[in-house]
Amino acid sequence: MGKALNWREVNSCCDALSEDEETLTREIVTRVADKWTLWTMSMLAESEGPMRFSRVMEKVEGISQKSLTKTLRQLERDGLVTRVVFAEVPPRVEYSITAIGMEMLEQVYPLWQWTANSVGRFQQARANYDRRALD
Amino acid sequence: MGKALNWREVNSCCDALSEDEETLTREIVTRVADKWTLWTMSMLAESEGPMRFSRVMEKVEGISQKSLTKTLRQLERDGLVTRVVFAEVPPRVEYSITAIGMEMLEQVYPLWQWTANSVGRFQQARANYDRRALD
DNA sequence: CAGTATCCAGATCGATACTG
DNA sequence: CAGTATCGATCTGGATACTG
Repeated sequence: MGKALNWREVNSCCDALSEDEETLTREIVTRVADKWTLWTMSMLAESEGPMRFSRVMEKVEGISQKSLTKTLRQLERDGLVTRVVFAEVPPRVEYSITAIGMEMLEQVYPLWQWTANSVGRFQQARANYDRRALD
Repeated sequence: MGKALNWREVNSCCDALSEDEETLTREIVTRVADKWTLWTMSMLAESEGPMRFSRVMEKVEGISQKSLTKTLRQLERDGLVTRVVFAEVPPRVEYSITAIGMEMLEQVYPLWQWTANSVGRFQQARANYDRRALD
């Protein structure tokens, strides 16, 4: 059944958390699967410096203004990006990824890598499943 | 800005994927954030042997029959769990985690670990943000 | 026992229009 | 430029009732 993984060990690290903390942990992990969050973070991560709202919007193709605003506000609230407003006309707002944001990307990277590398196996599994459904 | 991470490298592993493959990859990663999927997998992972539907339902506290069925069917389709039906009365159906399912849990584990360990920093970030909002 | 079928409430997200 | 406000389509998930 594959390499042994002591799942109790995994749970034990979470058992130490209060209910609030567990909720927050789940919330953060959930962001990983959000349609836009990781993409937005990665655009900020690969940028040389801060990015304006409109540039992020260009880079994250297909995102609506509303969704980008929401995504960036969540990231800011959780300390994963910074938002700096300049008192100019027209307004300028600059976004940057934070150290903890980079850390988080590093954690997520292996999962994406593994999943992308395993995509053939998943396709195969689905093909088998769907074929069997024709019984 | 934290330890350097070459995010282009991350993207490069995905650029090699077709659109279909990328969609599937995203779909699988999305499961990680699903309310019940990881919990269900971990219950099967820590079980000594196969589990019946009703036992899984007991272990995954709070899940509805409908959601458990859906979760298990998705997992089965993607080859992450197996489902064996016994032709008995009353019916017996046994679920087990697969090797690839265990592999996936191993990938997800570091992310949860890191997030749980970082929960204090996230709480702090939110407290700062919410306080600042009282300007 | 292990589901399926149906209904319904809440969240999500895009499109569109408007604003300091 | 960088948003906010509003509407409507879609998705999700729980509760409930029913079945081979």
